Amino acid sequence: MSDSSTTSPEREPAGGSAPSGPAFRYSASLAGEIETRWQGWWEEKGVFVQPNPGDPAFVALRPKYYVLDMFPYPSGAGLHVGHPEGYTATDIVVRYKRMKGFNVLHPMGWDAFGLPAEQYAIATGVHPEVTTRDAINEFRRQLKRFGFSYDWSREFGTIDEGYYKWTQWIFLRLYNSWFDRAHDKARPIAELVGEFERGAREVRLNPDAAEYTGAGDLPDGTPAGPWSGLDEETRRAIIDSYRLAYVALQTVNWCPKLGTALANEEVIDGRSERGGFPVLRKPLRQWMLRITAYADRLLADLEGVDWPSSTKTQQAEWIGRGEGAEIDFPIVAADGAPTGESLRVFTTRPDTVFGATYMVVAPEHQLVEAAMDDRASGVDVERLGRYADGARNRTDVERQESKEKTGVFTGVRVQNPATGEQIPVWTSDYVLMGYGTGAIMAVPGQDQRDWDFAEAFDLPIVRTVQPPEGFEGKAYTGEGRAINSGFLDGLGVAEAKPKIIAWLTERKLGAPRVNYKLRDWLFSRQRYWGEPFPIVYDEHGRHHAVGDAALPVALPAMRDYQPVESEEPQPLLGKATGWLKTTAGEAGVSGLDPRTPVTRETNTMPGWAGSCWYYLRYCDAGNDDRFVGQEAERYWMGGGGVDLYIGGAEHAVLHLLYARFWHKVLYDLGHVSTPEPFQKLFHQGLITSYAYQREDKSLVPVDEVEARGESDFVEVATGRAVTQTVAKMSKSLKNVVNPDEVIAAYGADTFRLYEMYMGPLEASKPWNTKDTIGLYRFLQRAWRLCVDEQTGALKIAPQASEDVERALHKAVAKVGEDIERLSFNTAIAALIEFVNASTPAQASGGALPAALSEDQIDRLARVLAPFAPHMGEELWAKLGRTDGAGSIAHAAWPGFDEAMLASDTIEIPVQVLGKLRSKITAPADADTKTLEEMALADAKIREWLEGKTVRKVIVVPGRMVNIVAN
RNA sequence: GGGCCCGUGGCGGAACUGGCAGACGCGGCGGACUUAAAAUCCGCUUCCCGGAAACGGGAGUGAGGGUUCAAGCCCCUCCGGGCCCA
Repeated sequence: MSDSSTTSPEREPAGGSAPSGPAFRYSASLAGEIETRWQGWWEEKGVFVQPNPGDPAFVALRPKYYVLDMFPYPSGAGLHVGHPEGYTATDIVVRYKRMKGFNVLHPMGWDAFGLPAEQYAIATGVHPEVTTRDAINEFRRQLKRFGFSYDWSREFGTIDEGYYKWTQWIFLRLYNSWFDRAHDKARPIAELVGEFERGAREVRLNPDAAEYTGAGDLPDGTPAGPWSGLDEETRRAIIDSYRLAYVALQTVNWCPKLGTALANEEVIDGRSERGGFPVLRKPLRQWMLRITAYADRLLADLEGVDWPSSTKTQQAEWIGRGEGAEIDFPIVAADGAPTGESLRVFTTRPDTVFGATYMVVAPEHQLVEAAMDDRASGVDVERLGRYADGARNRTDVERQESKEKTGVFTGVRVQNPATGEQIPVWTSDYVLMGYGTGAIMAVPGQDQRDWDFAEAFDLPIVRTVQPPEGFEGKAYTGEGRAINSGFLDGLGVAEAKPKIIAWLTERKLGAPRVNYKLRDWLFSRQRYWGEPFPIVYDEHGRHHAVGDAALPVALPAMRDYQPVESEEPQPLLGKATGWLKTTAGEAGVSGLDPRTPVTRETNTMPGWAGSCWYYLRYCDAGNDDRFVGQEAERYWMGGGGVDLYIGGAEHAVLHLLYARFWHKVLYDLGHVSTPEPFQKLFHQGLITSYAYQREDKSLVPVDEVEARGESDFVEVATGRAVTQTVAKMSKSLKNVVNPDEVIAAYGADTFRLYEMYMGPLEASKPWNTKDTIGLYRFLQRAWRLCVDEQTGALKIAPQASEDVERALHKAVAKVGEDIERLSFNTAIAALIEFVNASTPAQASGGALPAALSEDQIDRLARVLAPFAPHMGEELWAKLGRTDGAGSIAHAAWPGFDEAMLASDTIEIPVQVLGKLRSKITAPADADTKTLEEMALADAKIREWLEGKTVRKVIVVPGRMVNIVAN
């Protein structure tokens, strides 16, 4: 430790920086000077570098606390005021926990692969790496200017080769694993093969891989005989059907003009949102991740995490577990004789099977194709074909949205197993291939979509659940007694379900079945700016894993990112010819002759890949040998994972679900120590902005509005009155706030305080720049309370006043409590109250006398430090406490004395019939009897009670007295 | 259409477990300092009635109803707004 005077950059009283006023008034320029000086010192001294277990400076005795921010996507626009909201909140918690004696992990990095950078590159020809690195540098500069206490030594971007090397490594773990139903966990593929070889497992295609289509001639689910008797191709097909990362044909939205597949949200009325080009539905070979294997665990483990209930609900609904039954409807020939084949459906309402008056299959269903081959049925084959083709080219969302029901009769008839009646099979695009079996039994009496369809095509409707009296709707989906349902009649829904399932199971017409809405994760993108797959193909088109030792498969530098306009999808990486073709030896593929020519996978991973495990990498960001060191992972992720994770609610489903899925796979394979990654999750609210609304509800840009009086606003151009409202910040409304400007005007400490003071962290709230002045004034008052504005020296009172001491204990208690429950607005209010209360009355223009003792200034600096760290550090330095690397950030959080919180006497409100009538001053510990006597003796109360009889007196000691009298 | 959340002064919000509604900040009004302005400081500021004032009385947390000695908080119905799903 060295002498403070030489190592602390505390400013010598030089003065002269402020344009007017005292040299050491807390002005924007003084704040800026203090802030940048300490930021430089923190960085130079490595104040926020947190050692890992095993490092010399690591203190093993301390408990750990891992606080994570959702890392930002660095866009060229820089930070907006929404970013620092969550980051300030976590920084307050982190600084508080550090002072409470925790080892704190608080890292930051960059979610840097993604579409915007690539599209910018297409438009400008500038390489995404260049624009992304620039954006990262700008983001980092801005974040440092806020004084956030990140351990920047752990920083990385998802685009760093040293990071995505391990993203690829994790992909290979998925590729080389399968899900063992019996043990409900992932295991290495080698163990599966071992079981096949030993005869310990029946050799056949993965029965859970219903979507699997690459199995050649092997019929689904048929045992293939002993492993030793199988040829190489068959073995491959079987193994591939088990992998957690597998290739399958998936229908995607293909835009030939843009040369890329589009997400459903990017397609509007069959055209691309960007450019308005036609979009086709096209089956493509895609990498898929078998997240469906984890559906049950992803659902069940939500129980154990401390997350907002709305987020848990959204995840549960996304997984969409539905209990019901699979039912087989026997297909009958034209003469009514059974053909031996049947149509299988999944339903969550098997109890309504007596009301199934027709069937509907998705246009992609194989039954439609079969029906078109069967000319004998007399159905209009041309029309059927046209309908199926048309439906294929619409997205699932469009198909479900359309109000008008369309459809065609397939000519096929089946028998309702419950009623024995023959019912027609239709095809319609409101039934999706992706859910259940791609076929439904239509029960118009109990399903509104079925009802609409039945009305449109004049199909019979039978109610099988008795609607309540006075029910005027069409389909009735609620609870009720079964009717028209044979042996089920009279039963409620809950009783009817198991009964019909048992009945169907017994007759081998169906079976109980759990179904999920969750689909496997489509993991391929035809883009450039993403992680390459560690996969190559041989000349037969068979995929092979790149060996771990050959990772990373680096993204090749390219000059040309223009998409290839084509009917056939051609991923951009196909243009990197030098990279594309290689040999098995160079690619590190084992099991092939090293000279074998191979072609690299040209798809890239989706934007979600990098964010699926970044929280693990922070634990040990510099590790070149493992994705995360075992000791570091156990320490930081111990006790249930990340201790506090703050980020936007827009990631409630996808990011959080995908990350949980990868985490569970890594857990099953023994690479991480907890089943869940994030113990406590919190969503910060959206920061909105004021906007102005015309009478017709259209919005007017902020700069076209003028204030007339307190709350009257007028559109300048028309002179018409507009009303103030709240809207998302947007360029078009010109109501975007740039944090740099606010910092320039008031300093980072004021910015931090204002954003935390706006309201509850979880609430969305409007930014109002003129409110920032209040927090600036607060800092000025706090500063003036402690520092002489003329000399910059501390003003130290020779002895502490009792009142100030009590107020300080109260503030310390309240601030600590409020930080623990993330209630920062009230914590700041408590700080303001303390400063106001302890500031002596000041004659105008006169200097403020010293009011706080040295020790009180010290404690004030420490409780202020998490919120306004620069001022905290400056005061601490003036006290001579900051020295060496001994920042206030590592000072102990001040304690408080419970006895100092309560005063000896308190005011107790006295009510008569619930209305406040008087107040009595009583000892704080006065008991019920004393308070009752005092209240009844009070002069005002006696007046109120005149002529009345006291019926009852309710006393809550320390709180209030209520007298019931009439 | 379904689910979740929210309606408190001119504005942002506080009231944590049913116990003094409006903490704290902005804005506004009045005053001090100043040649003046800004900045700063002091006081007042939910609304209505009475009062010169001190103060007293009444109403009041989107609307209506209920439970309770007591409701911003719990229950029911409705209205308005937001978010998510469809």
